[in-house]
Amino acid sequence: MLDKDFYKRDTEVVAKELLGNTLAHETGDQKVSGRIVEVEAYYGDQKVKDPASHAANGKTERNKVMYDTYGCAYVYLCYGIHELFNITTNSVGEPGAVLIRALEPQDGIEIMKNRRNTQNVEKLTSGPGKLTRALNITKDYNGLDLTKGDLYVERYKGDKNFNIERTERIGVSEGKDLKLRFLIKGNKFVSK
DNA sequence: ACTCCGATTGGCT
DNA sequence: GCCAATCGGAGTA
Repeated sequence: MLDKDFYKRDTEVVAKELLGNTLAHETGDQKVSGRIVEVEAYYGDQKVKDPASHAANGKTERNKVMYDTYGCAYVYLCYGIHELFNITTNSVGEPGAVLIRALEPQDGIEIMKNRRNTQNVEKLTSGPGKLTRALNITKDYNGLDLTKGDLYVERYKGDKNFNIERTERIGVSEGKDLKLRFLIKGNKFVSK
């Protein structure tokens, strides 16, 4: 399991180093997990200004976990339908989080197929809203410490040789794009 | 209190 | 490619 200090660093560094490691969720005797293959870094309104971040305009009830914690879950509802999962970064007072955008399924693939209601393994966790559903991560996990509970990141036990591709963050107004999306080049399980 | 709209997804034309 | 779904956060009054 990655330790607390891993997350207490610059958001972009944490984002890139999360790639290749495994996100796991254990419920009872079931373990469901996947290798992290796509992430996105979000800062805030402190040292690095990030207009696309939820923390772009100060601390609020929703984004406070980005300011107050590191190594914890930040889960919120998007489009009224999907729960998106982030891992908080940086020191206390310095907002930051890494959005987990896609996983390569590892353990509990049959469970994931049931939860996602599809047999297509390539589409099980190939998106931020899909993977929360597959791993059963809900808003109830918001603020929970990822180094203490049943939801955590562990070091990947396989091949660590891969190339990281950096792509433009979409959906952000012209010229304000921080371009902080990272993914494992050539991986079949990245989002669309 | 009221409006606008988003770190998305899946289904349909 | 287009678009509806569905809700609550944040800004405005």
